Amino acid sequence: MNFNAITIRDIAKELNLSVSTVSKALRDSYEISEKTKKLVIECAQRNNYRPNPIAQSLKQGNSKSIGIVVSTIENQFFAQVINGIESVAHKEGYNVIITQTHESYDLEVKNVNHLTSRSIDGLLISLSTETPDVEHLKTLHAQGLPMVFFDRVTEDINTHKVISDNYKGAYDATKHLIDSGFRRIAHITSPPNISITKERLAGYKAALADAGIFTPDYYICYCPHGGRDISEIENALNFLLNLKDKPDAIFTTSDRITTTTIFLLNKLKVAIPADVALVGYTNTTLADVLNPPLSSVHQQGFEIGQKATEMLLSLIKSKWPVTEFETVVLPTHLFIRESSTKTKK
Amino acid sequence: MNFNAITIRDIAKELNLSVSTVSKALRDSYEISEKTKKLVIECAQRNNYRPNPIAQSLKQGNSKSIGIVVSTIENQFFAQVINGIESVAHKEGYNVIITQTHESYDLEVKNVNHLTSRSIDGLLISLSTETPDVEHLKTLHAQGLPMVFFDRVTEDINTHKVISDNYKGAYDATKHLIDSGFRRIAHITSPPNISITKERLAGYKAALADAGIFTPDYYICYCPHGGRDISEIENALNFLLNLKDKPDAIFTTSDRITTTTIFLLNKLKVAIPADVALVGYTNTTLADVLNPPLSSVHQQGFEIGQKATEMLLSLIKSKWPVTEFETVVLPTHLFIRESSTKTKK
DNA sequence: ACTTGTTACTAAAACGATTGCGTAGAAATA
DNA sequence: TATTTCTACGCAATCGTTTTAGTAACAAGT
Repeated sequence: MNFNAITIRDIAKELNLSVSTVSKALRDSYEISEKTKKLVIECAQRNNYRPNPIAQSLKQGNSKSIGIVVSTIENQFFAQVINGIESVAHKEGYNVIITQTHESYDLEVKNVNHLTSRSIDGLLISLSTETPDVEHLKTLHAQGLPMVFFDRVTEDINTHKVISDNYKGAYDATKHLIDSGFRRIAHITSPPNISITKERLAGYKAALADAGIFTPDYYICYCPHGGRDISEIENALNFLLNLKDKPDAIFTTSDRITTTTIFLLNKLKVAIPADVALVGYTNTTLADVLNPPLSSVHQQGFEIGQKATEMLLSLIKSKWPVTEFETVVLPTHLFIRESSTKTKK
Repeated sequence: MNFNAITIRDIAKELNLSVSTVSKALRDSYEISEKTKKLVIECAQRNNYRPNPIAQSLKQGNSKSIGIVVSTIENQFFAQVINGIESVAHKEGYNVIITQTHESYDLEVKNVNHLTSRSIDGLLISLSTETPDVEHLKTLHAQGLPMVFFDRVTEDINTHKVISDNYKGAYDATKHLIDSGFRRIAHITSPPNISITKERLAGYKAALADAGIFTPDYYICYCPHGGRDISEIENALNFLLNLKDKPDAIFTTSDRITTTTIFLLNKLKVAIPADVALVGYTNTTLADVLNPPLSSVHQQGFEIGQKATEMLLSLIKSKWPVTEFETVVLPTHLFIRESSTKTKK
């Protein structure tokens, strides 16, 4: 099947012109007379000619496409980030290739290799929860592949980064729970190796410390796969709910963990917020309609995507090796709904 | 920035071999001695050589990538379809380029043009709600671009298609409402021009007819943009709830319409199902956790994506023009939850 | 000694578009 | 008329890889 067979050569043959004349005519070169240009353009349109982008890429040395690596697009946060990325990329004539790691390190490596072997001009990446190191990216970075990290970033590679103010988001959420009268506030979170976990954990701890509330370490539960498997959260909840100093509130990170927590609490007939209050990081548009309406820390997903893409494009377009890098931090917003409202028992 | 500069020519120079020898050695050709192969491979690895995929594409005449057009990946149904697509595509060495129409016809045309001008080997497309005709696809189809439709299909182009059993899904949902004792069953749906609307509408009507229930036409509300804007559903609900023969149940199609309906009914303090029962098409994983838990028609999104991709790849790989086309219909599943359970008032 | 075969390689032509350089012919200038 | 300057186009190289069509060098068969 050879789709789109018509080439610049076919036009040249049809009009008895040289290939270069046709090319130049189509690119509106001053070297070509108006008459010939008109002739060529008319012929091109009539034959529905489209320049072969692969040939153009080969000649020009770029592919006009950027690669994206996220954990999963089923997560609304990433879907929103991707929308932001596309909005900027398309405007600049770049298209995007989206890949998903499903939190797996292996898949992350495979996707990155696949993307680079498909020739991308730059990479936007949010690390997988299972990623232990970034050696697979360091080589590429050293070779000069422009990359920008967002959401889950690494300190081991010096480049542009875009993140939410995870510390403050967690601080605000925890403080809100404290202000609402909760004292035994547990935390279910992603693995401790990824950046968002550390930052949010720090915010959580700081809010508790600032309020002078002592919280035992076992109130902090890590989900090895970031909540990919329901059992991770089941285990955490079973543990927490069976403590003799059972928490009266839970602060969760990540969409998946948050929504699974509310699902499981409902299933276990644990009343929210009467038995346990809940505040979680999530970008789902359904927070209002959940049972109960979910208090949530919302991130500016779309804007994160936009900013990261702008930075990536600036790297791609830069004629000089860039050495000054920036980490942009976007604010989060706490939406208070019923799941964290203190009720009289 | 020239990333990944080392080419087959550099290796040839370094080893004092010809370019073709190096190429053949790397491709493990029988024409090259083991000694030379070893030499070349060692040199390639040492220099971290990667074949330039653009040059390969140009030579081989394919890009090993397929284009996807959906309305929005924020819709979990499409996210799941895409996961299915990727699972098959990546296994076969293809990567995917995802584009979104946000239900706009203009964007659909732009995306399709963009994809084809980026050289894709095939196209997977679910039509936008606003798409009035498929002229923009007919040309491409005529030129031989392999394409497979899924979800929202057209009769005007003869190719493979993969859809859910929309008729039966709607029939089952409506029948369930009837069986639960509801009689005045309204329908909020997408614009009448797209296939899923027609099919689901037919199922809805058939179930009512089979039960001998007369339903006025004004019980059927169309959302011009498939529920993209909240006002579309607000208008529909305002209209329905102010009727003197106000419906006692609503059947909604599409994720967006369904979740927005439950949001608005909650906001309007209309009790579900006491005042109005609700069954909707949705693939959200949160149906269980909504307030109230949402009865829903669930589609096999992942499987739709898989099947569509298998069919597309068979078209791409076919040496002969394919003339026999197939429409695969996958079953839907009705999950009964509280939103459609008859309660005593 | 002469054909025939095999091995292990190279030269060159693709793929399609772009571009620097060259040039025929016309027009302008000396 | 001779020379220079334009105009409008063509030639050929280029991007990096693959592939076809060779071809030396040597061995084996007749």
